[in-house]
Amino acid sequence: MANRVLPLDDFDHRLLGLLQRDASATLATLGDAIGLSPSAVQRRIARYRRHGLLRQVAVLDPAAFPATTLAAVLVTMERDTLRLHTAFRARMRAAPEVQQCYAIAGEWDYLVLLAAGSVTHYRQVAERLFVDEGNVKRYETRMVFDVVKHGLELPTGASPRRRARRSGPA
Amino acid sequence: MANRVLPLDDFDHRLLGLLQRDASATLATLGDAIGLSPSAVQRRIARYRRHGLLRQVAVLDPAAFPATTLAAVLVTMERDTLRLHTAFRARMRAAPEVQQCYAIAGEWDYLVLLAAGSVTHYRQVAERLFVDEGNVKRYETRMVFDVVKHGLELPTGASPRRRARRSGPA
DNA sequence: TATGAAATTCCCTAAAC
DNA sequence: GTTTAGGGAATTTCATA
Repeated sequence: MANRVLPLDDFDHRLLGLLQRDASATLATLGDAIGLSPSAVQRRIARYRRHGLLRQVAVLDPAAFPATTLAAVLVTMERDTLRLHTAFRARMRAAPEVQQCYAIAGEWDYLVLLAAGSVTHYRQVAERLFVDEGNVKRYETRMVFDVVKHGLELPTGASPRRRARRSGPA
Repeated sequence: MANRVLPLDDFDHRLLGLLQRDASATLATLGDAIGLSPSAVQRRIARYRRHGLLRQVAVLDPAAFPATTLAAVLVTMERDTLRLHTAFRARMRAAPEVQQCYAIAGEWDYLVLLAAGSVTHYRQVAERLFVDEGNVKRYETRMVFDVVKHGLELPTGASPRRRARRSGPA
């Protein structure tokens, strides 16, 4: 279903930028913002969806859920076999407490962001995900004290205004 | 505008769980899933919005943007003054390339997730955010090789099915 | 106070151009 | 790509427990 790169023009870039910030805007509003008719906007968004480029979700304000325990976990695997890594990744994707999981460069193999309902809940989850399944060599938990910024926006190429070119003064 | 804790019942928990996964579902669909009329669902969602509890966004598939460079950056500040930290946080919130920023426990002060359009772009941003402003003592970049999981879901208390109580067998 | 059902309005969607 | 027409969904109103 998810196809190859799917060519995107400047309208797409700006539209995706807007949608990443507010997906509840109407097609007319979006169209006005980028200079396109509502229908054209609708057709483009439908195409994004068809290609699996977007999904619409609600993002909750963490501050509104004081009990929520967030943690960043650095993980190193026992051995570097594809089999082990595949299993680990599947486990991460399956666990509802795992918000994000990244394979990273350097001394650690993975960075995992966990969201649990309490510190107790976090410990149970970490035990289950990183200890019980004997694939993890070592993991370090960094508890999150404060969420300074919270989002998943990707640079689309031209989000808010045209990116300035670094040359002489205009 | 964002108020105090705003009491949430079990309908809310389940509704928020659904919305976090798919905010494009119709009110009727959501209502069927949790056993409430479309009107009731609509009122509750309106209340969430009014209290700043949620925002609806489109999440892009990082795999569809091969040029995108993701990086996890660990940061330690020069000195532990409130003034410095406040300035740093404001900078993180203002920078469009900063997806997320967390204050964390341990040897590092912050974990920053950056999304740039290219490696070159990343280096420019890191230079600007962590070097030019002389508040950062040290920072380490962990480039992201692969996005295993991608989301911001918080546990609401009863998302898909009732969370099982850890006691004897049923 | 919050619900469900009905009425209204608005928006999304699918044409035709 | 835009304009038009139709169906559907979001929103408001209202009676009610």
